[in-house]
Amino acid sequence: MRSTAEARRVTVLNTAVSVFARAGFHATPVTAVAAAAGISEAYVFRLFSGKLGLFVAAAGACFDRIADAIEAGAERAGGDSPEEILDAMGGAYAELIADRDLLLFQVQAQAVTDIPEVAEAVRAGYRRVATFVQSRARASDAQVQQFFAYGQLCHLIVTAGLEQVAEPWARALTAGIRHP
Amino acid sequence: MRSTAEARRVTVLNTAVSVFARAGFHATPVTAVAAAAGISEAYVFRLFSGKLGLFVAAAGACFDRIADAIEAGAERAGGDSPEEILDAMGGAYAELIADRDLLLFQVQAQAVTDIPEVAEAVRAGYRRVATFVQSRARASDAQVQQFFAYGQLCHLIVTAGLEQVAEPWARALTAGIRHP
DNA sequence: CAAGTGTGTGAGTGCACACTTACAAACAAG
DNA sequence: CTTGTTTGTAAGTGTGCACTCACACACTTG
Repeated sequence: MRSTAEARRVTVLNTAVSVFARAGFHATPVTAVAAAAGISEAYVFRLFSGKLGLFVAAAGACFDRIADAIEAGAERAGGDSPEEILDAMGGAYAELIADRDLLLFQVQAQAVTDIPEVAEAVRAGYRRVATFVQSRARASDAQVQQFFAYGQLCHLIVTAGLEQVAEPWARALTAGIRHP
Repeated sequence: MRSTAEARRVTVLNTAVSVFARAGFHATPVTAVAAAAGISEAYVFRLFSGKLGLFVAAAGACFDRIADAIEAGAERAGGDSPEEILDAMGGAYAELIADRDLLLFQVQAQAVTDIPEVAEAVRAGYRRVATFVQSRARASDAQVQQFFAYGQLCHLIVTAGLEQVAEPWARALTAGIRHP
């Protein structure tokens, strides 16, 4: 017995987030996740109920990490005004997604929301994050909306590689966005 | 000779936008596009250089339609202040994406930007739209950025089905967003 | 009408991949 | 040491799909 199944599940899930992030659900074979996690494909199918079950569980892990980072970021806020707390949360998020895997996984998950289980996982993830942001920062609806709107803009900037584009329109879209 | 190849290409492209919008590039077989367009799979492969060529051409058609709609919307603006023109453009966009195909196709395209040809097509699309918005509305960088940030928020609202969610966090994210 | 050109398809081919099954080794308990 | 349980895998199986090719029909031109 090299490892417990529960510990394997955790490592496989974190691996799955990174691997699915690159090419998405349909273009990523389960063998790719298995190889990256260092186990056989067959064992992945024993640990999770099919490829979809693996992806949905990975989505849960992804949003867990995001929620944790934002919660931790809020603790480090300079003051307790909504603006300061939102700013601290935004900074923590920017720092977290520097490696791009969590951001790209969200994009991939949004792209397969025609699968009901995935749609529900995405809603659950944003439910957790948005309710926390709203209650913790004591921010108005408009502030919360703005927070997520600019978060989504980050997705476009990263997927389209706009940081690498020197043209004025691209500079306008990326201006002031924290570090991606 | 039932039709010219050029006319076929146009109808196939519009069909492709709708069909790819639902399940994305990798989950959509070329047969599905062919069937929806009423021609054989083999002929699709003669009209376009492979599935990727079809998808990239469809992306071009998608952004063309968006750019045209925004241009037409700008003409109907109430005044010529940046705010009024941006508002008219936003309204035209909201109207255009009421059927969801153009919006969902954009999400699907962003999800496969790991394919360089797709990434370039997405950049080209946003280049056209963003430069037009900036120059036509004479808007500041910050206004242009805000315009696209809330546009991206629309993508999240639609893919996650947030209009159907009655909870406060979802109401905050969807507040004031035009009609999706 | 013969030859050429453009439009269109049916019937494959080969491969990638989701998922299964049969089997083996590590460890635990009596 | 035997029996049982959990961790792990190698080797399939079946299917779906990208792409091809040989062929047929429509229409034009001389």
